[in-house]
Amino acid sequence: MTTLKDVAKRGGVSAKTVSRVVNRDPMVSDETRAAILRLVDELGYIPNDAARQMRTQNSRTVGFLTDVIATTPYSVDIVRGVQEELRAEGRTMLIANSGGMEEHEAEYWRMFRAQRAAGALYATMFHRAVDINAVEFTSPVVLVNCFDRRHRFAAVLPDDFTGGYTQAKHLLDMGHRRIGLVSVNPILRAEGLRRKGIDKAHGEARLELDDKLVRPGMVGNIGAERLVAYEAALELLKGKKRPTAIICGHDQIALQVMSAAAELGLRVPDDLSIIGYDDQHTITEALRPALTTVALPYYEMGRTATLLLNDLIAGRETPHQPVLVACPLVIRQSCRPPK
Amino acid sequence: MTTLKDVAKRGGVSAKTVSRVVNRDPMVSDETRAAILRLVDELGYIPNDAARQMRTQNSRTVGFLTDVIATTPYSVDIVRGVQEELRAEGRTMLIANSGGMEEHEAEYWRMFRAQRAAGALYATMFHRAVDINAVEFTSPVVLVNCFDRRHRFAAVLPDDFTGGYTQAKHLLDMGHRRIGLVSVNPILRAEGLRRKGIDKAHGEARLELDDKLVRPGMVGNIGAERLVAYEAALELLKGKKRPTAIICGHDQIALQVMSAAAELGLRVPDDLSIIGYDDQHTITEALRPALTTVALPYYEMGRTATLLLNDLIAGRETPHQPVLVACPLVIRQSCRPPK
DNA sequence: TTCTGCTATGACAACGTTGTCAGTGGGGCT
DNA sequence: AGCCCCACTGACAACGTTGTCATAGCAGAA
Repeated sequence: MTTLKDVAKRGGVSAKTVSRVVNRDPMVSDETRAAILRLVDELGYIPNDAARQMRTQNSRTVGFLTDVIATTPYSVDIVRGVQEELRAEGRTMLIANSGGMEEHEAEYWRMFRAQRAAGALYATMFHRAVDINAVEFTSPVVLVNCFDRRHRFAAVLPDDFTGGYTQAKHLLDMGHRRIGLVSVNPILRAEGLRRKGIDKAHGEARLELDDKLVRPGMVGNIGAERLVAYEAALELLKGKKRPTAIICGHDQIALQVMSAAAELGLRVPDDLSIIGYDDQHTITEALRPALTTVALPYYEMGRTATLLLNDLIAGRETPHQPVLVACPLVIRQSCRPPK
Repeated sequence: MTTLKDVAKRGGVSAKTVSRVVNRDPMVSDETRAAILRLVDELGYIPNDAARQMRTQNSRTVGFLTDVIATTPYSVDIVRGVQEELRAEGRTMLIANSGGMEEHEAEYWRMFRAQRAAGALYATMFHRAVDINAVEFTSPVVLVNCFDRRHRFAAVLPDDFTGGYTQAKHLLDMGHRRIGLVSVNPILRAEGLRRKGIDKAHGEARLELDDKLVRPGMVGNIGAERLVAYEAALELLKGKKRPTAIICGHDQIALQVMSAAAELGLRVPDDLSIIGYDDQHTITEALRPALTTVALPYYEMGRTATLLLNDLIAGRETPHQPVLVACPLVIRQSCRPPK
């Protein structure tokens, strides 16, 4: 592999001069620069990051550790967002997936440390509390989609409260007065937050969400969740005073609710309006009628978290509170005013 | 950050001895080893990979470059598979996503080279031909889900031919005689391969696929695809001699076909059997009836590709032909014998 | 002319690790 | 006793890069 010295020798200059050219130091005459650049190109010289890192004692790589994020398809958009911002800063991303296993997690923190990563991101599949055990890791860490119980780390979170509010308001504004809720897993923080938002929207319309029309659409502990939205929706829709609209905890739940409606011969959106959450395109855009939903802005969250991490690495001032990212409404065909 | 020398000084030994302990060199007395290990733990010493890499001239990192893989949710399972095998070998993964843009791709190959990655994987969203332009990169490369027109690189591919055969055979074995096909994008290699498999299964049953029952479910160039399966399915199902079963190019297409069936008042699987491809859990497991499908073994492909890469890096013998990974049938509730 | 100040360049060391080779000391053999 | 062998340890250099400092050359000022 070509080194600085190889280029220097061929160019009849010192290694330092080549280094200057490569690092755009202006203290080089134009002729020398041109000659060296030509040689760099000709020999295909690419600086060795390891050597650079050793000498300068600072690394351009950032670690990205996730729990089981790979299994929740659209959250990979976080990765895209992260990447976008890292590229802008010329950083490289070291990625690792713990599969939720503590021992792997420790191993990866160690790896990041061995690589002397300048910082790290820790992202989870669902919005929840975590206990980060990164004793081995001393660079800045930003949490994505989760928060630290002890507030030791910066965090970027979706604004679930406003998201829930948005779902309910969209339906209430259309004139729905009897709305059902098939929620996300009650063990998730998102559940409580969204419910508060839904309640607020109802309050503003001088209504109240009927608790008989509320069911969890997913139950079970992290890693052992079960979808039960189909059965929940059947119950809600078979009741005598069935809702004219159903708010869903996520798009998969909406898919099940739609299946249940089909099973009962109800047409969407004519007989029943359905609104999802997440905006998982594989579902929302493929489904007919296409699903109206509130988007979980994974891409934005990835970007925001990375900007925050950049600030922390650079030692700039950062907010002390978790940063909330808005969840915008995406209107498609699954909602309309009640008959 | 603690270094070898720090540990050595505290332990009253030379740096080399600490190095030996850390690298499990047996040429160290048991007492020394124990003492040093205690110190390593106490000081939280973690060897600097950059320095190691410089000294030993070999890197434990592997690059992973993808096109737009992040947007096709389940293909992230490739990442999981890759990671699993890399972890077993103690390697680290450097990840990058080109978004399909050539200029970014070149940049990332350069980054991998700057990191002196021991090898790289290149994965695409769809099974297709690619032109890899990695002049800058000289370590081994393995392609995943794509193949090189000029056969310069090893590749791991899904066995689409057998997958198509499996889909058709499952329906034919149940007694279906009139089968429709809403296929993947015809520009993909998968399309032709699967069709051949479907035809073979029909041949074995002394039948022929009726071309009037064949429609693409997705059209448009890479990056600008459009789902048209809903409309295609409506056409097929409105025809006078409608099929009793439909083979779908992927699960999203199946979702649209199911929506079309619901629209026409047909019940699945009673009036119509539907079989998908990919096994995207968000769809296949959430849908009611749950979708029978043929799994695209992304996880397996990731693992296989990484094993292949390990072999290449180690200079071991590897197959000259692309390695095919089987696509297993996953039976759920969307297929049954015709009435 | 000599000195000052500036531009352009190079010599050298150091980052943290490990391969090479050269000890050092103790036990067993003749 | 004298020798060798072996287990263990350490000194030193080198990997490729860049920060520090020194120096050479030249233009302009005194």
